[in-house]
Amino acid sequence: MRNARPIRRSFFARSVHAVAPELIGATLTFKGAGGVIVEVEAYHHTDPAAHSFNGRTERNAVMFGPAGYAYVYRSYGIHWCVNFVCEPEGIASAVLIRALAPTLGLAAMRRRRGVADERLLCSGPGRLCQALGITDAHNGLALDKPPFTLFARTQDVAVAVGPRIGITKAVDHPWRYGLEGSRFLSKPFSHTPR
DNA sequence: TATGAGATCAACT
DNA sequence: GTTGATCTCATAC
Repeated sequence: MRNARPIRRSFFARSVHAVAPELIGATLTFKGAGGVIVEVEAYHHTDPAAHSFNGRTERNAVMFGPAGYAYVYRSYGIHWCVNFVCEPEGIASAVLIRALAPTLGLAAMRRRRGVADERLLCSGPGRLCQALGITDAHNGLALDKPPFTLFARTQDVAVAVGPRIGITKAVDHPWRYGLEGSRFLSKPFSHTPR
């Protein structure tokens, strides 16, 4: 990637609603596998859909810590999902990473996922964690140190916005962000009529 | 293309 | 005992 600039932890110590759209187009790798972030969702602690909404628990403790760390939780008893903690420490907000366009370590990701189709490797929060090998063992790790690498996008991108997926509370908040037109979204964004 | 069930478990009521 | 920031496979249209 050309002129890629590493993302530092301070990048995340701001509003989730500012951080989330800026992550679209950034490059995430983990132990030599990864790709370009094409879909994220923002979860603020005042948001009933956020895990931190009802206060601190053992599971969500990392969300209450400083920004720039990974919060990994088990979803539906089966999958792992990874979030990036944002805001000043104690606010307990995070960005869910929902999809990547695979660029690095394709063979390893195919092996872990058990599928060959590039579009099925990282197009969903559970899928991308399986592809990268992220589990609860990585809960609480810093995002600016190995095994994570994060690079800011190197050019402007068109960011699509829409309601979040798979939740039953606060369903109307337009806090899902995606790379306009990407083939690797977990679901397409509906376009506003012209 | 669309809808539904099963997998599987921690948090919560 | 129920629910959920999911995914896959089967069956129906």
